[in-house]
Parts: sequence; structure tokens; C-alpha cells
Amino acid sequence: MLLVLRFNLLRNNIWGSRSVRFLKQHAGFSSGKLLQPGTYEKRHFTTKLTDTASWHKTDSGSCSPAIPPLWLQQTFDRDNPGTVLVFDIETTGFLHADHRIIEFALRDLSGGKNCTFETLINPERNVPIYAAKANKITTELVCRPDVPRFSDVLPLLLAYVQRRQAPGKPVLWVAHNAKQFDIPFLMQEFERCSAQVPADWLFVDSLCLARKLKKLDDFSVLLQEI
DNA sequence: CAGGCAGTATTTCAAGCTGT
DNA sequence: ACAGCTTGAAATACTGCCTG
Repeated sequence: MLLVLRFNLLRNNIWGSRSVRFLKQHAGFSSGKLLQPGTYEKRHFTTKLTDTASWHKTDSGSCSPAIPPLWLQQTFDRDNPGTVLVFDIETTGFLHADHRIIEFALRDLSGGKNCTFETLINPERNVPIYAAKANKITTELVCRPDVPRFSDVLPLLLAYVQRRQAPGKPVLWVAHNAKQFDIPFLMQEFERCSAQVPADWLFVDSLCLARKLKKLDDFSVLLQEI
């Protein structure tokens, strides 16, 4: 290890030397070209880019990756964000393209009467055993004619949210790991119903917030130790 | 001025995490 | 069972300062 460190230092010293700096500046040499292709060049040109345009719907109509465009496009008043709905879903599996929502629950943090909305949903497919074990919801429980499908629930959900929404304020949807799990499923179900997600719905991933808070907490602990 | 050294910035990659 | 994101470590490139 020590040898590797010394070697790297030596290389750094060579490429950091004034003669090489001169060549790089005046003769167009780059250390990457003088080394092996795929090191310097690769690092500068194959970096993964976050293209927000790809968040918009594709030609086929599907959201890929499954982050709604409104995730970034909207802004809101931090002091008075409007209606905050904490929600969670249970599904038949992980992949939103193949699996379906089997339970939907939300709670309006402003409280009051009827501040919760909860329903089982008929997925019109079997619930895998591993999923049933995890969420205690079996095929027999949801694949019944008296359990509504998502298309049946959607108009009720939209009406419910509209009733809870403060005039002129957006609706803030909060869920844990929403970005990767809950929202893609929700988007997929909206798409199956040929419905549009209201433009004033914003989504917040509490997992991201938790990670940021953890970092801040670590920082404060560090300051205390100093 | 050239070389050496130390530190910083950037990128890549693998492992772990996250949800049902 | 799966796929995408985050994180941390390692590798690499660059920059500034010091010395002879």
C-alpha cells in the first residue's frame, strides 16, 4: 500500500511538474492522452448526467425514470406549504411496471374530521407469497368483487384531496422512499386509468430528508466534540 | 526556474440500502 | 424476489507553496 501511495505521488509530481504544465498549456497536451485512453478522457466524458428532460413522459407515454416532471418544476411557500398528506402504499411487488397497488392510505397532517383515507385495492392479479408475508395482505383478501380497483378509487381520491386542499395552495405528498417506490407506482396507476396527476401536487421523499438530517446531526456532534 | 511536496477536486466503482 | 439511488473508498488530476 505504501508503495502504491509512493507511486501515485511520483506520478502526480511528474504531471504536476512545470515542464509538463507548459506542454499542456502551450502544446495542447493532456496528461490523459499521454497516459492510457479511458482514464482521464473517460472520467471527463462518461460521467453520468442527470437529465431532467428524461423525467418527462416518453413517446410511449410512460414515465422513465418514474419521477414526475412536477417533482422539480413546482415551488412552494415553506412557511405555509398548504395541505400536507403523508401516504403509504402496499403493493404486490417491487416493480411498478409489473406489480400493482393493493392498499392505499394517507393522512392529512392538518388533522380534523376525516383526516385519513384508507382502502384496500383489488390488483386484479395474485399477490405473491413473499409480498403477502411482508404486508399481511393475501390474494383472497383483495381479489374480490367487493374490493374496489384503483380506477374505482381514483375519482374518490381526487375528490377527497380537492376537499382538503387549501385554496391557491399546492398539495404536498410525503412518503418514505417515495422517489423510488411509492411515486412510480402511483404514476403507473394514474397512467393505467388514463388520468393526469394534478399539476399542483408536489412530492417529498422523507428518506432524502432523513439522510440530510442525519448528516446535519453528525456535523453537530462533530462540533460538540471539538 | 525547476522540482518536490502536500492538499484539494473530481470521477469511478462496489457495497449497502430501500420499498413490497 | 428487484432495480435504482446513496455513500464511502480509492484512484486520478490539478493547484499552490516551498526550496535549492
